[in-house]
Amino acid sequence: MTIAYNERSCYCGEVDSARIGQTITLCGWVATRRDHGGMVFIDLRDREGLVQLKFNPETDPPAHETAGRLRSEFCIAVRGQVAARPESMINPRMRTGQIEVNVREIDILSASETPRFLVEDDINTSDELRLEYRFLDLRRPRMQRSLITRHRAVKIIRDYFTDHGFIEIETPFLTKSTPEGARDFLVPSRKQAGSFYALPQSPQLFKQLLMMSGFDKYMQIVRCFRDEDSRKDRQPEFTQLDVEMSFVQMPDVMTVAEGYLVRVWKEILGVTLPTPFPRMPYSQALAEYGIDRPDTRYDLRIKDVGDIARKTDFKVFTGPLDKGGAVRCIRVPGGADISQSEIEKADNSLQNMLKGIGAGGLPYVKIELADGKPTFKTGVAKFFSPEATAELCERVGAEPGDAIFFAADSVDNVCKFLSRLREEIARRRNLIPAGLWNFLWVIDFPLLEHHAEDNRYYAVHHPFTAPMDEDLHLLESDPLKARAKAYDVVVNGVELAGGSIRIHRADVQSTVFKLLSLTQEEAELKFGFLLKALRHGPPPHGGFAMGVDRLVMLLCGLDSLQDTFSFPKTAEGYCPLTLAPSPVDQKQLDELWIRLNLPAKK
RNA sequence: GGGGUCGUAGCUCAAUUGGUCAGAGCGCCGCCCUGUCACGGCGGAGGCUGCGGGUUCGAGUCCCGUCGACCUCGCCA
Repeated sequence: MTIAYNERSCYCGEVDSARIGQTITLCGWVATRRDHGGMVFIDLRDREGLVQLKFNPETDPPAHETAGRLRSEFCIAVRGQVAARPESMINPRMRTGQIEVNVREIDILSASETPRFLVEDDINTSDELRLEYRFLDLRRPRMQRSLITRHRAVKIIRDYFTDHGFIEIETPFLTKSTPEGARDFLVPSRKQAGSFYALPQSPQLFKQLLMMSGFDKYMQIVRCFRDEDSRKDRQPEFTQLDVEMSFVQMPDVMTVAEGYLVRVWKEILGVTLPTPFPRMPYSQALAEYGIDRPDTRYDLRIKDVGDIARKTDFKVFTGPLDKGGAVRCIRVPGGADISQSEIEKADNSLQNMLKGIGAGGLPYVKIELADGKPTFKTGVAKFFSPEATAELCERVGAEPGDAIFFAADSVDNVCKFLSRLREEIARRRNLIPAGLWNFLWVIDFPLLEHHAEDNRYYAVHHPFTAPMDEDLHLLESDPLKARAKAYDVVVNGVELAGGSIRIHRADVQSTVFKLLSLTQEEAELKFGFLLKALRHGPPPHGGFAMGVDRLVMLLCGLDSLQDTFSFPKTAEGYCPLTLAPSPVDQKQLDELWIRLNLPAKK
């Protein structure tokens, strides 16, 4: 008996009551079997879902006999009739739970070894094993949904940008080291002995060149490579939506980006995002949230209380202030019920978490009502005079029953500690409302930042980001005050996209290079081709890049970026499935003029 | 590169202070079972405790090294 599996009627997850009485052909994998000796039930899975197959020994003995040999993940084809389940047998937890398929014929298309883990959602197994058996991992409904959603989001990108007059143009993977900060992946050249290509960290310079080529509106869905350590939200190769436009100012680019996000949230989640997205200056983000990608779904905003702390005799406060640091705090409404254990004693206490990122400790007070007035109790309460107490309560809006947590250190560290604390407290106290999509633009970034280690300026965004026109004069007088024409899309505390208007004037570009301690010669060597193009009638231009992997992570509510990739790598950049990277033949090395110089084994 | 946690059956984990500690659940195999959907019942197989050294009468347990995973800092937009 051979079933024409190429004449499949529909996907398993699509069988519904409308097909009752029809004879259908299905293909899929055995998810579970329930063998009663007589009746056998099989849940058959494909990419669209599950359907229950029924094998009856009285009506179809050969099919029933075959069903007895089925095991998990066997690939089978069946023909049978769709039937309504008896009232009491309906499974409301199953999309196809109203019906079942009475199987008349079955073919085992292929057998399976016993899978190393159950192919179902919410499995508890190691990432490494999942990656080693990725083909099984990807059979899980959640992973199928993730990759299918990814496809849809990318399709919407192409539709949207095509609708808006953009042209998709590919740029090279074998290219020259780009100016972004990350380490390059290198590819040795066989024909140019001793020379190397770099895989692109982004097509940044190529898309600018395409503007100079007159393409006006460019987009590309492109793989980018950065040889840095992985994280939960970072892979060595990842995908960006890359966009660049000519003859535009910031609002034009931002409108285009918003338009896409509105469309994808509408089409995939059915959510209408209000536009324009709110704008928040970088300085405000840092002051109130301590981070340039603020999560505005919950309050817990940071308040500067340096002036009040100055009046105390608390060295933990006054010490950093004397050194030009800051004392800031967040008020946790109702936070007086947080136990001392959770604040400073337990292994996973807030204090230990902060010490883990370099904090000295976690000063705090709890507020009670005493003599009709809010009074500080516990923690560092004793350092506050009644006047300072009143002033602080006024400043942060504290009421009895609240807690206040402080950070006192350099400004950078205070921001780091309190932003992390904000996040942690919000999570622990369930202050993050579900179903909220807080999109916002962070704008008014500084153009440059200064690094003390080597006493020089670095570009906050990249060296081709244009300064605000009204800040141009600051490049000479006070470079750190100059703001950039740069903008980031932040969603619920996740940086989703970022971009800028680029420099299109050769003289401004020279000034910026000078500030970045790049000599004319170095600049020519590193990106002479861009400078050359800038001398041939460059249009004003700007654009943005969006992380497609992060986009899918948000759309699917995943907490790991890995789950948006078909075949991701471990934190060490290793692929347990293919065993890449791996050593190569001596012959291959010889052709590339490469001699290994490995560290001696101890 | 630094710090931390972990590595025991196919999977997830347990095993006082170093001393019958080679265990459980699930999975797997066999038999039984006609309505299950976490099916049920009975029985069974399955382990170089990541790897290599060391301490000890004795090591899953302690020490050193190594490999790998995860978290975290650095790095990374």
